[in-house]
Amino acid sequence: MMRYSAEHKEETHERIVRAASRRFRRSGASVGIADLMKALKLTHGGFYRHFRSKDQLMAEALAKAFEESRAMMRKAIESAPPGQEVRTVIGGYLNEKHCVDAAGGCPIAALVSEIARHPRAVRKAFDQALMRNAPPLAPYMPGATEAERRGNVAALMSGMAGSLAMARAVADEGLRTTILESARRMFIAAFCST
Amino acid sequence: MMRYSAEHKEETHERIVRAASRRFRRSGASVGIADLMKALKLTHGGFYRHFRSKDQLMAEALAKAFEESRAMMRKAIESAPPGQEVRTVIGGYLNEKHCVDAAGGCPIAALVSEIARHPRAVRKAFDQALMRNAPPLAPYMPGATEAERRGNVAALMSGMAGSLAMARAVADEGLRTTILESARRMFIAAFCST
DNA sequence: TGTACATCAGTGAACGCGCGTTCACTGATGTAC
DNA sequence: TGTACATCAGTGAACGCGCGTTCACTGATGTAC
Repeated sequence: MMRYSAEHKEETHERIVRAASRRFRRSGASVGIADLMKALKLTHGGFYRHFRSKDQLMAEALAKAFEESRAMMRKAIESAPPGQEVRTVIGGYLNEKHCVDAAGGCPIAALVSEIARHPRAVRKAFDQALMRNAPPLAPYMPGATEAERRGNVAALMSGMAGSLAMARAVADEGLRTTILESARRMFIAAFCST
Repeated sequence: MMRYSAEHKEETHERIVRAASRRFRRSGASVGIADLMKALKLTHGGFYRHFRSKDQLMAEALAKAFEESRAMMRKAIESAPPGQEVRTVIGGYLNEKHCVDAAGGCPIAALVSEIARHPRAVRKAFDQALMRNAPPLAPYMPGATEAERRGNVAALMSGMAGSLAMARAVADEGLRTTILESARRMFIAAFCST
């Protein structure tokens, strides 16, 4: 049997969460624990040394995915030419690449419609995502008050997620493109003062 | 055993589709066939006299749900004061009542993010929904060309669905309201020339 | 008009499968003495 | 320094359950004659 260093457990925990985070976004809650563990060269029995239940893993995996997602948004904002912050965020979200890569993309787009049927502990990750994504983006949004600007962030994020998810849902390639382009145009018109 | 009239089979088929249409929207694809049939006072074995598979039922149930949904949109348009058509559709969609009633509401909001993982035959219902919802609403949308107006319908529908699904996903009541209100305000600003 | 028969919607047991979770076990580790 | 022991990440078999689907059967029907 292999040797376990002091940080070994922590590392394994992290590896499980990271893999789960991608798999949940790709396949939804139907991801199997045995499959997941096998992909990490582990057996399913050991899973419960790390998590109380599948739901706990899902909560942690979502939190991790939202962190990543937020980091990407921050990077987009920082890399944007001054005055083009919101436009850059929209362009970075509503595009073919993000559309194809559900596993590495926004957890909202990947899971919105099914998350409502999960326990509160899992759903709270979505509340937190909205609360934490608001501060970095709000300063660049239109709106007279901070509350209004944060509301606009919520409308933008949930709306874009819906359009991206819809683009992934349709069977026709042309329709997919139309949705992405139309949504991109609409959100830019709505939130980017020329 | 009960008597079967000539139209009896057709009626049963219809009842199954109707019940499934509500259940899929409430609970997603995890709806069980035995449960569904039991709710209709039938046994699960008989299911396969009506459908080749669960996926076929899902396709039919989605088509039915989209029909209903489209009828509601048509009614909203007809009942609207002239010039207020789009505003009325938005208000009829993004509200607390629709948020609570997933089973009787828009199939896109109920299923967007998970439908991408279903077979093509099921996903086609989403393509059709967009194609068929465009004509009645497009005349009232902004846009220089018909293609542009239809693109705007796609952006509106997918965006609103995302916001409604997000409102259902979050655990906090106040956040739910914020999302609905902000999204409503945004879509009205984007598509309703005062 | 009456009788034998094919049809077929619906029944309920059974099958095969995958899943989340549990549990007795293994064996390398750090620690107590 | 050396030895006995508790710990605990990981193993792999097992459990219980629910699910989609199949199948032999039932019995009221319409039809053939």
